[in-house]
Amino acid sequence: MTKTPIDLLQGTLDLLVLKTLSWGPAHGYSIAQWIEQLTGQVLQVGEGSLYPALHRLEERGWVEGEWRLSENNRRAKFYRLTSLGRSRLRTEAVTWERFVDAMAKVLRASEQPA
Amino acid sequence: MTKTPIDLLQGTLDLLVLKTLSWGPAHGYSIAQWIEQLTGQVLQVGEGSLYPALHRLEERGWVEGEWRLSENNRRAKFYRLTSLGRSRLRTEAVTWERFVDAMAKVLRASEQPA
DNA sequence: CCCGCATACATCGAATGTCGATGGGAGACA
DNA sequence: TGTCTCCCATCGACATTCGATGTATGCGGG
Repeated sequence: MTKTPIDLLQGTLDLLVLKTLSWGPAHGYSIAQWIEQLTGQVLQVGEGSLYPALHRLEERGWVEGEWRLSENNRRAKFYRLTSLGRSRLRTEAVTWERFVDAMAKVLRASEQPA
Repeated sequence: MTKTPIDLLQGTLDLLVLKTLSWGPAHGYSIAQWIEQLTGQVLQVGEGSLYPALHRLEERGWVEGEWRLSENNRRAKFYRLTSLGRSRLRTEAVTWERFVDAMAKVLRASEQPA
């Protein structure tokens, strides 16, 4: 039995995809699989979310796509991180950390502030 | 000098508000202030986000509003957590933790999975 | 040889929730 | 009286995710 999945929070998919691509080029289908596998199916990446995300990352110059053949001999679009994308990944990761910290400050507080 | 604020991720405001109200009843304006103060202005709660959130929480039975006078002698709607809201807060907090954990698994991974 | 399955990309409409702008009203204080 | 802060509220724009749906092709079993 797998744990119940959680809906993605808006804005986190880009970070997930950029991070995944930092390990090397990959096509959409495998990106989704890696994320689901790594999180024990807690995060699931629907195709209706993933492909728009990939296109938007490409449009912004953070990734570049190239048609190749997949490991299974199927036509697939491999994406790789650009240097712009690498820097974007860094800032998005930092922002995420800051956000998590800020949330924690509220969630761990036991009393209302003065 | 204050740190640059971060936009809220969609869905996190409800949790923030529920948690804030778990310290006791409060009106909208003060809820926003507490959150901003606790996070050192990292999270800022715009009124265009807060009031819709409050209304939606009330509609779902998680909070109840009552008109009273504020500490400054002004007309204000004080919200308090219902028992339904308290249980909702618990599940939302757990979900948030699970989400953060899942994100961390991807962000801390150094290599692609097998 | 054909059928079904997994792979792989893509698009669409619906739903949701945040943001910035805007507007009002009423107490406090000079 | 005028202005400040408090306090509520609504609006349209915007971005993103989701589920459904559609297409195509390689692979392996019967």
